[in-house]
Amino acid sequence: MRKDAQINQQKILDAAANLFKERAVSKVSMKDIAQVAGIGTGTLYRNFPNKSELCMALSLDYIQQFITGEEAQLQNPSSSANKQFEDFLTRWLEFRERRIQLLTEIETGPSVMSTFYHSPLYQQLVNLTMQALKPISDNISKAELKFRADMLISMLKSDSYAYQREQGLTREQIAINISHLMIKRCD
Amino acid sequence: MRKDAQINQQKILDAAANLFKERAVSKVSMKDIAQVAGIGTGTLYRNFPNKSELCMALSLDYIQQFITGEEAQLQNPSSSANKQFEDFLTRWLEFRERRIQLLTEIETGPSVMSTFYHSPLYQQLVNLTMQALKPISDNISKAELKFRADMLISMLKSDSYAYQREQGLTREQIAINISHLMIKRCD
DNA sequence: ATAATAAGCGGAGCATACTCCGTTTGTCAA
DNA sequence: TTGACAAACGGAGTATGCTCCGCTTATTAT
Repeated sequence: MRKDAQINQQKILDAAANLFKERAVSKVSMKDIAQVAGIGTGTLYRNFPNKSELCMALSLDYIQQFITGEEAQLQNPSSSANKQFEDFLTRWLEFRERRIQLLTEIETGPSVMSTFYHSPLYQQLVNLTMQALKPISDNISKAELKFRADMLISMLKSDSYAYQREQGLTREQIAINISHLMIKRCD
Repeated sequence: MRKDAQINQQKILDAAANLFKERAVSKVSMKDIAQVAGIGTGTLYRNFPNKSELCMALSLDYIQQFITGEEAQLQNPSSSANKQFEDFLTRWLEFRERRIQLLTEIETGPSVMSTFYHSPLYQQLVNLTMQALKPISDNISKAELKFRADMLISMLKSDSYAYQREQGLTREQIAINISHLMIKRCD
């Protein structure tokens, strides 16, 4: 990679980060970002094929950090499996609320499939979620565990979550309801 | 409503339906529709504030029909609760696959909240789903039942479902996995 | 029938995502 | 150092969703 290209990539990330601090992600256009970065739109798009990918790049560190932290937590369980899972959920929802604008862009952009589902990060997220689900899901195959991880992630995607919040549920209530649903339960 | 306005609305619906038969929904622009309908874009947008709403209008009958049919089925159960639920799921997925392009436009458009979640149709769909879930969900509050209906709908939304299919799961496998997850289960 | 009026029309125009391609520049072999 | 060239640049251009507003027309009261 040429040196100037590397510098431009950083300029883009900086410009985007600054603009996203100033106003809502949805209110920042790609042209705005190029302008503030002091580059042409062509250069912007060569570095990041669309807004979602740019947001993904900006979220990478945060998400990696979250995953690393949670993996540590799950390694040495400090409470019951159920409590452990509920806490995991709560922290995941907390994390998401903090970065909701970037995540919404990623999850609702026209390129969800490639940007979100096909990213290595999604795989990591699924792996983490599987680890969190395993202790509360006896006797299910790996394939089914993966399926449930996918479903859990899907349930908490921005649109669905926003709707639940709008309906009046708090983060905690949502975490509890999800727990009830996912935890192996006998009447 | 003025008579010419009513005629135009029909012209729009016809034009859209025809174009959507010719090529993919995503490959048809609002301008195309206006042109084929023989009206201005302003008129088009006065009738349908965005592409998602137009797709919703085109789906209304189909969905209504599905709901009505399922309500009948659920009224006189012909098999075990579990089987009943799995069959409901299968039919829902079948229905969705048949209309997937319209549904994708509705569920992934920028106006999901108003077009999808806040539509009376979503309420009906939730009610139906609650009816389907009730026999397999002992002892849960109405609020929690509604929550689970929301989650079920969310899990099967176009992005999430497309991903599962892409992963190699068949419609039947997905229905089974979902059933396992939703049906009250004891080890 | 006619005039007044509100309901509706249409398309120019705007914003934004994204592409294309002629020009420039960093890199590296000689 | 310099020449050659791939890599990268940048911005004009395109496509599309959507708005705005001056003009037209159906309706209705007289």
